[in-house]
Amino acid sequence: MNTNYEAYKIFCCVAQHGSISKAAEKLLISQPAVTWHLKNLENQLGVTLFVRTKKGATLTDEGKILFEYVKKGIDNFTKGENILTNLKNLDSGKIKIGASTTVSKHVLMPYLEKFHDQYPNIDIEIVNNLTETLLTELRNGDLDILLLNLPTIENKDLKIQKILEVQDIFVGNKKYYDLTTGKLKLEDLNNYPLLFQKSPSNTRNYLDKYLKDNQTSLIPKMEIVSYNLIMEFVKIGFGIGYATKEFIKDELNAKSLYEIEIIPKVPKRSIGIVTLDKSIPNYSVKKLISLMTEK
Amino acid sequence: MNTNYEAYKIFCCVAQHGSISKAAEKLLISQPAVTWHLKNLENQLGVTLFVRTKKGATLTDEGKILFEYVKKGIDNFTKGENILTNLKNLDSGKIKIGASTTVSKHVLMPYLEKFHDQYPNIDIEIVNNLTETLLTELRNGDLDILLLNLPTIENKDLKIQKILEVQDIFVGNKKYYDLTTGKLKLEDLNNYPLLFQKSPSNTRNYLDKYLKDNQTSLIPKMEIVSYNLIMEFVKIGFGIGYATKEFIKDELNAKSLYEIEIIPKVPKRSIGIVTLDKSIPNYSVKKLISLMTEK
DNA sequence: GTTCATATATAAACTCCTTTTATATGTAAT
DNA sequence: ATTACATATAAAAGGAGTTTATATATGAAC
Repeated sequence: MNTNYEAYKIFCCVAQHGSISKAAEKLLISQPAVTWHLKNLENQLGVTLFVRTKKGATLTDEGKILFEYVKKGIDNFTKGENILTNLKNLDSGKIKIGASTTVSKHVLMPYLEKFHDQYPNIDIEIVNNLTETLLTELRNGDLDILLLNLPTIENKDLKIQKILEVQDIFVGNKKYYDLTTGKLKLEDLNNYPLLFQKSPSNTRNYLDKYLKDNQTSLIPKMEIVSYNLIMEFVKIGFGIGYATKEFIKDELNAKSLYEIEIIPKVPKRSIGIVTLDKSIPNYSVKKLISLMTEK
Repeated sequence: MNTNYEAYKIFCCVAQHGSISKAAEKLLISQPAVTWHLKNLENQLGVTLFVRTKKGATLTDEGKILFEYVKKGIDNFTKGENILTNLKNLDSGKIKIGASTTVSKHVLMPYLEKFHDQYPNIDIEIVNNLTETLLTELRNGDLDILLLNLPTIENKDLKIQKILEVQDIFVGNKKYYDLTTGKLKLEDLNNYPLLFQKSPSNTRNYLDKYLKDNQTSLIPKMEIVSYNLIMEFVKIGFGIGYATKEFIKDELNAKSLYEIEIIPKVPKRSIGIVTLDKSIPNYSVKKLISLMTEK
């Protein structure tokens, strides 16, 4: 049975108003148009739906039964539409973000604070993991957006928007204060205990590439997975660590960490938003991205 | 938001097939028509519903959410349509019949037996009550159809179809055998104990009218509400009762009751189907009526 | 009873929504 | 490079749906 669903809109309106004329008024069409649709629907279904009297139109037994279901159906349509409206207005929605813990803390959080302030009803889920894992989850559609240290594997199915440049530096605590005055050469670092992040890690990769580009090899005394833990060890004087300057501003100001300038400087790197190129982000995601990329 | 519900049919089909072309095939329309509808729907909703790739079309986040509701909506439409089909095929349905106990037993039952045999899934409800009460319930829409002794108050909002003529007679048990040979005059009945139904009752009204038309007054010895009970009293010799010949065929054959012929005979009366004139009976009711009126 | 107001039905003409045809574009696979 | 496939676009064609005008029937009011 291939009924015209538009006709159900009219059927429902007539049923609720008990009148063809009133329904026509409500629907902003002429009374004969309503009559026409009803007759057409009745023919399609092979059932008389209304008893037409001069007082109006009332449902037959079969009409009453059909109405129950049509009403529910239309309510579903309407509910779906209302939810879409909410999503558009950012009155509801969900964003799943992938990022490293470091980036989450130092880059993502400030944006999310602002975003959540403006759109408190949007659910936000943050997944911390290795870059490779996050990319897989993004491609599976389990994540909407990643915030990563660039350059990442520039795959053509990804869309990348830089939002921030950061400077990697070497740091020590006050025990290494002497080193902060003059400029050390890279290979000189081998004279000190070094605390590096353990591979695999985006940051460690970047460090290794920088060393290789300068034909230098540094032997770390300790390799630790957690970037935060390294900073804690450095703070209590275990040695020299590798950090992102922008992420340890507080410690530098508080002089619990000191920058040890090295020649040549580590090239700046970027942090950016990674999304699937062809996907169409939902309204919440779009808004967050525009918030992070504006200006 | 005034969306075109026909477009939802197409939206749903594309979502389920993950392809505009395949949906076009299924829907027996051209691919550009589907493309057109989707774009139109997206404009109406102000939301992108599909990610179009060269591999097909997949739902966006918003599309997925809308689909949930649209699917449910369409399922309701379909369910309603299927139930209508069942009703048309008499695979389901309900009939509410009003009748006196006597008519129920002697007239309705044989028809219902046949009807139920053919359409075992139709629910049947029988309401026994006074004619006046039944008429009220019919007018309220609580009953679909009445089976009544005619003439009933011929109101213009009622449709009446005769299905049977019956003959009222006077009866006694074998004690009154003598009376069955010769023909009694009406007023002679006053010489015997009479058992009549108590007013108000359709049958008693008819009897009273008959008496009045013959300028006769009969004084009953007993007035009982239940027709059946009267027959029981008559059978054990309490006196002469007033009955419908067709309804006591068995007793007459078994000689537990004898007809006492009276001059003038009670005029024949009819039993008929009473429905609301302007109502449109449902499929089950239509079928039952046609079964009762055929031939 | 007659008139007025109201509700639905019908017919014909018209509008524009919907569909088709034809073509273009871009991607994946062979 | 070529073929196959999926969607997009434009213009033309067709018909579904709408309106206008009119008819019919009923209930209400006087």
